[in-house]
Amino acid sequence: MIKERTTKQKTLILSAVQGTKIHPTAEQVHAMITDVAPNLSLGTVYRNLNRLAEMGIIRRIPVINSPDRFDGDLTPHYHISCTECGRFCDFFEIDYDAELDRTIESRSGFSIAKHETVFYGKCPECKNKELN
Amino acid sequence: MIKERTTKQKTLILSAVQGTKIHPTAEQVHAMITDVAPNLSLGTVYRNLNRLAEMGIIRRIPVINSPDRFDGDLTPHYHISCTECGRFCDFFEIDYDAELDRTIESRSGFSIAKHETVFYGKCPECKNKELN
DNA sequence: TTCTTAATAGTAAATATTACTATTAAGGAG
DNA sequence: CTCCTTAATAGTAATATTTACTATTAAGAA
Repeated sequence: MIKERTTKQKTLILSAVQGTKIHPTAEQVHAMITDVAPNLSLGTVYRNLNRLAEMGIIRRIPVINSPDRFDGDLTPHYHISCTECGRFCDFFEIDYDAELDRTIESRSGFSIAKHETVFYGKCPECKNKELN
Repeated sequence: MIKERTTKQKTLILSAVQGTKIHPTAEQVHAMITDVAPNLSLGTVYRNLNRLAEMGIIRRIPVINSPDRFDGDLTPHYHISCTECGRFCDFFEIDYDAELDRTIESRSGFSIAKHETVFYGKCPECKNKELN
C-alpha cells in the first residue's frame, strides 16, 4: 500500500531545510535548491514544506513582518527576531517550557501540541547603528 | 508642527480593534467598519493597522496558517490557536513572563521589546468532533 | 519490466499586502 | 470663521505570498 513516495525533490527540500541555520522562507529554500535542480518548481517547495510541517518533520515559524520561516531543528527552542534588519536566530540557552503546555491544557480545555515563542528586539549591530 | 492627524477612518479602525475580542485580521476589521463607513478602503485599514502596531497602540500577532491578527488589548498575555477550526483566543490565566525578556536580553546581546507566544492545539469542540 | 497513481512542472488563480496618484479634509495660521 | 498646507484617504494597480489545476513524469509494488 503506497502512502508517501520518496522523490528527489522531497529529499532535496528536506535536506535543504535541515542543512541550514538561516530559518529560510519557502522562497529561500527554492533558491537554495535550483542550482542542483533547476526544474524544481516553487509550488513543489510549498507543497512539500507544508506537508513536512504538518507531519512534524520540520517546524514552521510565523514572524511579524516576514514570510513564514522553516526550521529543520526539532529540538524545542525559541527564536529572536531583529525588528530592524530582520535577522532571525535560535536561542537555545533557555529551555523550552513544556510544563507550560500542560498547564494551558488543563486550564483551557484545549489539547496543546506545542507553543511558538519569538522574541522581538534589536540585534547588537542594529543597536550600534542607531548611535551614529 | 503637524505630525499625525486624527481622521474618522483612523478612529474607526482603532476602536474596531479595541472593541472586539475576536483578534480580527485586516480583512475582518474592514468588514466590521464598512457598514458605518462604506467608502473606507482596505488599503486604509492596512496602513492604519500597520502604523498603530508600529506605534505600539495595538498588537500584531502572526499565526500559523492564518493571516496576521490584531489585538487591541495591550495587557501582556498569550494566545491559543485551534489547529482544526482556526479559533483564536486569549489566555490570561498565565502571566506574561517579562523576566524572560530580560534574561534573553542579557544572554543574547539583543535589546528585547517583547515576545509573542502562541499555543497550538485542538479546542474542546474539535476534540469532540474527532470522536465521531 | 509493467503498471498504477502519487508527485511534479508549469501555469493560472486566489489570497494577502503594499504602492501609487488624484482628491479630500485635518488642523494650524491669520 | 476662512484660508492654506499637506497628511491621509479612496480607488486602483502592482507586488508578494500561497494555493489550485492539469498534463506529464516517475516511484515503487507486482
